[in-house]
Amino acid sequence: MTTHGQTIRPRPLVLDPARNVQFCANCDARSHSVCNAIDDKDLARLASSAVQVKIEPGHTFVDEGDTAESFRNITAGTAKLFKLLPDGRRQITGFATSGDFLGLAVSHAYSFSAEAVDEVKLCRFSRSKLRILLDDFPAMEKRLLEVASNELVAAQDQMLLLGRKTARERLASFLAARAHAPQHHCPAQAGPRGMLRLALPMTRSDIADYLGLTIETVSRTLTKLKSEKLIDVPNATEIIIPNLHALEMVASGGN
Amino acid sequence: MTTHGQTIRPRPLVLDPARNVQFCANCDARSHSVCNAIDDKDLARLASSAVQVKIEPGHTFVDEGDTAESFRNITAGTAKLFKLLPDGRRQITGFATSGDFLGLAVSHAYSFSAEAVDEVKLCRFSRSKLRILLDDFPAMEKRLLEVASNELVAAQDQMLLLGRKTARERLASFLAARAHAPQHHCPAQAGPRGMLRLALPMTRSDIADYLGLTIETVSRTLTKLKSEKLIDVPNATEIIIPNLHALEMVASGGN
DNA sequence: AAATCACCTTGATCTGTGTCAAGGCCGCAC
DNA sequence: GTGCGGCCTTGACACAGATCAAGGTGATTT
Repeated sequence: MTTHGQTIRPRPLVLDPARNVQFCANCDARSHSVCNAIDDKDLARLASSAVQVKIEPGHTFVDEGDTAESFRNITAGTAKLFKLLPDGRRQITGFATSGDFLGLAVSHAYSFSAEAVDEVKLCRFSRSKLRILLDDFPAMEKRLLEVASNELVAAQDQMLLLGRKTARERLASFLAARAHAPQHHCPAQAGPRGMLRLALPMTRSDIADYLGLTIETVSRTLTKLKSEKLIDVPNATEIIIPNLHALEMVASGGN
Repeated sequence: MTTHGQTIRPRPLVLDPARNVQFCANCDARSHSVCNAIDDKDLARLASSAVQVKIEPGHTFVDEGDTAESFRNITAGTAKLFKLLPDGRRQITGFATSGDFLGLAVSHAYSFSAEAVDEVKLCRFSRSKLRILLDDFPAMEKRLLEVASNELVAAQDQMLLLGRKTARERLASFLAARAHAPQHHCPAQAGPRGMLRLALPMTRSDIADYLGLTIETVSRTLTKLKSEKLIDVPNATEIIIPNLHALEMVASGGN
């Protein structure tokens, strides 16, 4: 559907264990990721199992079909997860951000590819080290089940969107869902109260492939929503939502 | 999208504990469900936590939005899981059969509704009893994570289907996927070798709502596939696949 | 500041699938 | 057997969104 970034294997940053512990202790993602299942006192165990990696925008760091030797936990940035058809049609199944865990598949091959949207930082765990970690910290396995369950609920919502919603409803749903995750709000949160400013780090093409539409339809629909004052589009990577409730009405087909 | 079965709360069959153990021991679903994480010697524990229930075709036994007090494990029959939009548009997110576990959501409200397609038998566990069971048998929690991971993979495949495949590819994908589950094959497996006979207990309307299409498009597309000898349709509830490989080529867009 | 490039927007037209409508098939009730 | 009701098929037409095409915009390079 689009130009895809080339596959380049990122080199891990080599860090000494002591710094690793600091890294985990100060990790922005820890509070809302599976890692919060591990106590401060056991942080060294966690830290020594992980390798920190930085991925440049546009680089693919997981390839569908490859043997799944590693699991990843995103600590910064946004990645897109996608599947391709042989002729190049692409479906983005989700955007992963800080705290998201990749590679849940039990199967030994990745069922999706992943590419960095902006600069992504992540922790990589080998299959064997994660296995040991999970056996030693059952709370972490419980957290993983929670995470998987929540993703399943999100996946069902997305199926409803892809199977039954109009382009207008899809865009409204997408923006409303982003509005509910404070992570996606713009840092400079000024402006009148009740007004939300969203960051959209991905391109129109990514949004289209996530919503099962074309770039043109995404663009036209955003223009239309803007003309109806349901959103404002100060520039291509930001969206202002003056009234989230009104947008949510559109998202669920109620008008 | 269609007439939906009315909601009637099924009455549990009251069975004495001893019979319950027999029920679990002889359960067709046990071998391929989460229950196989529990040894024969602990079967009494499992059996006493479950209530067996029978649901008549067309009856809704889970309602989206209801507080999730129970979990269910299907032991016979086929159920459809679906989500509705306020105006009645419906997306079926999956068909659950023997061995499938419903209610994985961690949240306290069901994120989908469930309705029996044909006569469904299931075991119902209360939230609290399942919690205790999971705490006592960690292997069962591991199995649940496996199950959830596999469902996540299936959900991603379905997103690709709904977002990017043509009607023809959707039908081919649906039939090919069914062909891979021996559960869905017709009992009377006669006929030339390499020929698969599939049971389709659900209506065209269900298939349409599962594939994000209309009844008419499903019907027309099946007729077309039949005219191309990719399938045969002896009657509305059976499909014969003479050459699964050819159908799979169509399913992935490789025509 | 001009050129380049990637991305985005807008317009014109096309088409796959939806919608509307009519009739066929088949099992069930009487 | 006849009538009825639910489901399925087929045809004619409509339309939302895709495709094709032509600029526009803004960041980066030189």
